[in-house]
Amino acid sequence: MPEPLGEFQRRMLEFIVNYIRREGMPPTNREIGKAMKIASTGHVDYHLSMLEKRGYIIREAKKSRGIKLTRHPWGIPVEGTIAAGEPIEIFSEPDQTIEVGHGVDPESSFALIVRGQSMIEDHICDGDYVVIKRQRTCENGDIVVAVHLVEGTPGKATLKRFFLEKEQVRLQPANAELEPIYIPRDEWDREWEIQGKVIAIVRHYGGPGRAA
Amino acid sequence: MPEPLGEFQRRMLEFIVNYIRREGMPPTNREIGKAMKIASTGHVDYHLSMLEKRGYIIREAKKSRGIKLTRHPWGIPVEGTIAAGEPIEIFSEPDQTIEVGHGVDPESSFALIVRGQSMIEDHICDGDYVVIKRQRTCENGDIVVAVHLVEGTPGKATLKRFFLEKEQVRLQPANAELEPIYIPRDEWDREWEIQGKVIAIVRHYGGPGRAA
DNA sequence: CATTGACTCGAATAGCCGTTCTACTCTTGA
DNA sequence: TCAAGAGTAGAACGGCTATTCGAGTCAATG
Repeated sequence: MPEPLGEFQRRMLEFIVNYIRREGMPPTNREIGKAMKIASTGHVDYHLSMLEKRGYIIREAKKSRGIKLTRHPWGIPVEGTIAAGEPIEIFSEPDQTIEVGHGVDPESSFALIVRGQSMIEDHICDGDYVVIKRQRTCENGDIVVAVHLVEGTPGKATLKRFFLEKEQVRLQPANAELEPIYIPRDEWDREWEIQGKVIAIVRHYGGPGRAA
Repeated sequence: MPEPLGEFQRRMLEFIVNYIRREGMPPTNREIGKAMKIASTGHVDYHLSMLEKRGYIIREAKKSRGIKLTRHPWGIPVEGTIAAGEPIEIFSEPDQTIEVGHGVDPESSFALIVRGQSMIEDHICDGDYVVIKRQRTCENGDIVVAVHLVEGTPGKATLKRFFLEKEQVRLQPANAELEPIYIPRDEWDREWEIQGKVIAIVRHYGGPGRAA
């Protein structure tokens, strides 16, 4: 999608990216000018408008440091824990987030903390974070968050591999000691819901946890 | 380390964190005032100085949007791939980074892409990213990047669990099919070097990759 | 009551910021 | 040669920003 860039503007974009990474905020036009040895702020503005026209950045007019990268890292909320052998409820972990880059859309993604060994053969361990992309459908073999809707409760969720078979849906744990759940098609349609599929996992060794 | 915060200042800090997450830059004092229904910018400045004094933020005087979080997410560079059965060289993957929050210091951390199945029993798979904290020492049982220094080459690195035994160092793969490497103490001291230990792993399912 | 500390407002100030305008130099190509 | 386009400098302008100051409120404490 992005048009190729000249050498100079490529270096300028690189400076902006590094500045944001280093300082936690975008640079001002004058700071860019100083770093790129450009004397005129109007000149910087000119190059920024080029970068914007070509889709590398988005600018907010008149705002100081009003430069955004079109692809940039974001945090997504951790919405609770999920099991395991027995389905348990997703409960909210207020304020906790994990950082994932990779173009994960924070609007349509969230994370859960895995409890138990039910996905151990897929190398998803107790304590891992799983990053879920919200979607109501999935393909065979996807690892999904499936929710059993029971009236009067918020629903019980489980993390399993999804397989659509002739007469039924099979929710397959990745642990030889655990049995898959078989659900007839009509019951599936009526009482179950896909909440999303796993697109990434994050595991921490030793460390205390995560930042806010 | 951080002193506890009053309700109001806690909400103010939360707003700042969310603003940065949402907008990619810190808010101005006026924007904070508007969001917190504070009429006076001097008033905002007062609360910010409280947050700074208590160690939650750092401010750069006179700079617009000059607020930094003391713990904030960063990207760390991906420096290459690492094996596996056979030690291979770390080669640079220019420009690639992954995002990790959790207070990982980007100055002292980097990431590698795992190739092969040598750590599979620790549930570290082919294609996973391992996040390495640079350090020259480690404790028994740590998963480390160990480099065998051979003259005239940049060194060959391997990913193993480290065990210091009576007369030797044991570098233990997590795969029953692979033999550990045993290194006499004097050879270890002379020819080997710890480059860092694994503090996190990140795995992506399906998706194409990551953003710059 | 008097004092202290935390919090709030309104106003003022000096400087920073994004943007625009004019003018100039190259290079490319018709 | 002429025109067009990209790149550069300098200056100016109006708005935005962080900071400071003086004054005031309120609750807790002595």
